[in-house]
Amino acid sequence: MVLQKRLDYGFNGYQVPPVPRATRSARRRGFFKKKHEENQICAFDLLAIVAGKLLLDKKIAPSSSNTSADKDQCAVINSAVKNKWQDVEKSLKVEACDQGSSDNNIYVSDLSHVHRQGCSSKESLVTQNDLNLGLASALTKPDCAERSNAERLVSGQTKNEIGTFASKAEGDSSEYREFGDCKSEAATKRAVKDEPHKSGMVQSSTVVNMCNLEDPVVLDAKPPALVSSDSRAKVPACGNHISNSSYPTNQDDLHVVSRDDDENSSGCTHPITTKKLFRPAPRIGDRRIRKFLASKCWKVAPRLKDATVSNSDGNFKPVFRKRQNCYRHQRSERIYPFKKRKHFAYSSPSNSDGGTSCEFVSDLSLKGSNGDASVSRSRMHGVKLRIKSFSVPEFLIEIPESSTVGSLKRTVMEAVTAILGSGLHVGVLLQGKKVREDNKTLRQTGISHNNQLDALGFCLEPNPSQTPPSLSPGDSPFLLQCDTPQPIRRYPPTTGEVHQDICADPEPHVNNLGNYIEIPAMNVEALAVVPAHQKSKRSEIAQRRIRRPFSVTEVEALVHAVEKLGTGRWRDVKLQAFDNAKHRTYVDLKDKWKTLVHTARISPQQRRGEPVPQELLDRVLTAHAYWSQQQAKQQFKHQQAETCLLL
DNA sequence: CTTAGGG
DNA sequence: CCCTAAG
Repeated sequence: MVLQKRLDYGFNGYQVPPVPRATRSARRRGFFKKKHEENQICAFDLLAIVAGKLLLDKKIAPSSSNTSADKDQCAVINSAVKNKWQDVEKSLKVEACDQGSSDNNIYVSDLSHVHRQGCSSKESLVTQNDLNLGLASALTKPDCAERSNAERLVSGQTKNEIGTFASKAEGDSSEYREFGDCKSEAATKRAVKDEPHKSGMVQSSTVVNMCNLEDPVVLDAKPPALVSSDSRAKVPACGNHISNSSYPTNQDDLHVVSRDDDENSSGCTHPITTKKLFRPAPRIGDRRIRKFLASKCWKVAPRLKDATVSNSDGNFKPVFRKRQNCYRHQRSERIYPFKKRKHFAYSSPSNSDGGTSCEFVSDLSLKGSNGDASVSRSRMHGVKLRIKSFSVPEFLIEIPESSTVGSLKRTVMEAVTAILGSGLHVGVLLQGKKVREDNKTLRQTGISHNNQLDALGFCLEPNPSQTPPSLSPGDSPFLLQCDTPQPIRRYPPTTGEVHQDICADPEPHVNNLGNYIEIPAMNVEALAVVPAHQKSKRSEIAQRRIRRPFSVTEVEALVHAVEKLGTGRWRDVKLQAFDNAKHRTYVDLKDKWKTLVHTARISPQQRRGEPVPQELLDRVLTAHAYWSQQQAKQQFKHQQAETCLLL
């Protein structure tokens, strides 16, 4: 029981995913059960926990950092483990490393060559941070009290740290997770190789475990700042090699070798030894993430509990993933125009942490008027707001060095436009508190010319109810216009929907413009509603992939493959003709075929984009007709068989 | 996961 | 290109 409970935690702060929600389709196929099994912790993880404790102990008492002591300790642990869990993989054990003087030279080794999770033969233990170690340690302690201690550790005062950590995983190293762990591992290994003696190297992921890395890689437990962006940019993803070998030469195969950015920056340095153990899963990782992020769950800030949720979607469990092959890591979406930073936690109801998505700095000059023309109300004051600029929420872009400056500009522009065009709205803050009552007047709220205006702020935040507008510049009224010194729009002060437009210039009625009272400029400091370092902790949401029109070459490859394989085998088409084009999924190919058929049917004048040679379009129609016929035949046969059975 | 089809 | 239902 206790054991079971302990197993709820991974050794490094990651949690073992809970039983996944049984979705309809999952249940249908018993997938749900499988998933659950998949999530079960294994002996390896146990040992990792144990080893985590070792590391912790060594951290606490560095003097004991040498190998003989380690070995003793390991021996004790191993025998204990053996005692307790005789049935589980005995071949696993904790080992002390002979080299290395730091406190990291303990790892879990797996004497059997193939680990259940596809782990490599020797897994180094990457310690994320002291907190994780603490957790692991506490969890390793034998009694329940200690365990709940650990849980308190998680939910209590260190929650924030965990949250930080979790979101860091979501944020900083999201690419890694998103595109698979191989990449991060490659990064890790490489970084360590390059500078083996430097400590505090890498760590974006948890355990070096997905690729077959032969050497134990020992990592430090320091925060991940040191290498991060560099290595991320440079380090190739694994796995280009899997592809070709799987389809033994078909001389007329037409492989599209994409020359896209991601290819240039990839190319694995580590040979993959496990080839095609499973069917490639082109979209699982990021797909899941995106699904998760795009789902309704995203409004919750990534605290520990939510990390659990993430787990169920496969994001946080590098150790536990079973069907891992590097295929997915070379997948298509390794380069987004920008990484999912568009939305941050959707405004939680609390004022203190109102989900403000964006830092806002403005210089507000407020002017009031003493004039009064309103009949039903008392005097009316105008408040003039001048907003110098908005900060765009943080986002990441990744672009190869070989790109042009122009394309960099375009990429950034695209990202910015997408952010602004995606349904943001504006929040108003006064004294750091969110003003939610849209119907209150400014004066009622306390925003007036003669009131304390030292802390009026605005923030951009996601507006879920709003459908993303198009990306045309006109749709981003705030950014594009707010820099204009002159007020852009006018709203009667009573309109209420202040948040609809930052540039609201609720000037009083024209006949009131008598005496403006200058109000001192706002304290800029107070207007920075959200400290910059907080925004990166926000959960992210999926971003639409960049549009990548098919080239004629690609179309030709597609046509060719479909001619051969038919219209119902997109996975095969992908494998055969687009295996190297990582950004093309089989769904993409299917969609492209769909549009090709459509294109072929419409008149040339109505076609857009790079013209597809008519010859190809003809072939499209031919192939489409042929395979449709085939399908119809098949169906007919099936139906006949069924009716025969019935009769 | 893959396929099919609507959006 | 996305999403989802359905194999």
